Amino acid sequence: MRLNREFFSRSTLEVAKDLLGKELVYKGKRGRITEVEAYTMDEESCHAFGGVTPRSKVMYGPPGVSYVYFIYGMYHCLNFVTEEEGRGCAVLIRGVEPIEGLKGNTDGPGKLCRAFGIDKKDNGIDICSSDDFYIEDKRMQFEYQQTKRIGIKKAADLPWRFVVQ
DNA sequence: AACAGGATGCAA
DNA sequence: TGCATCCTGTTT
Repeated sequence: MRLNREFFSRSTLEVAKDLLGKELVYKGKRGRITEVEAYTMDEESCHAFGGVTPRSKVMYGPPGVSYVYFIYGMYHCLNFVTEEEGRGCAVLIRGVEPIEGLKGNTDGPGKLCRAFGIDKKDNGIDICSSDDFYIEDKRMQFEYQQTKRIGIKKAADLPWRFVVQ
């Protein structure tokens, strides 16, 4: 069963936590989500902080849509939009465990996008209605840890990172 | 093990 | 100008 819009329309923290253990499917490749971070428009490390821009506009759109951005000249990072339309929030996928069709390291937001072949063309895709880009609900049991987010300077103290042990 | 710096494009 | 990164080399 695939995750639907209702799943993504909840609070970003809840969605982030609940994405752990689910299966990310992209063009036949599969990985189990092991690490995520939450970002909301109320907090200054978020790309949507300070309003709508060409880059951040998909974050203000409907939940359950991909937000892919380019960073540091050579990497892409994958997010999924959360909460109700009009709120600029998303969950960053930071790590997956390979299940099928993935080559190379998938630990780290830049590396996992490289392994999946995800880039700017995948920005703004509705993963609740796509046939080759979606998340499958696997009700797995596991322990997870909640920690501070990685690699940011602003709002660095918020414990909005979730990692499977 | 910890740190420094380079590669590199683009949002703001 | 600085970044929601990663890799490689150099110093403890």
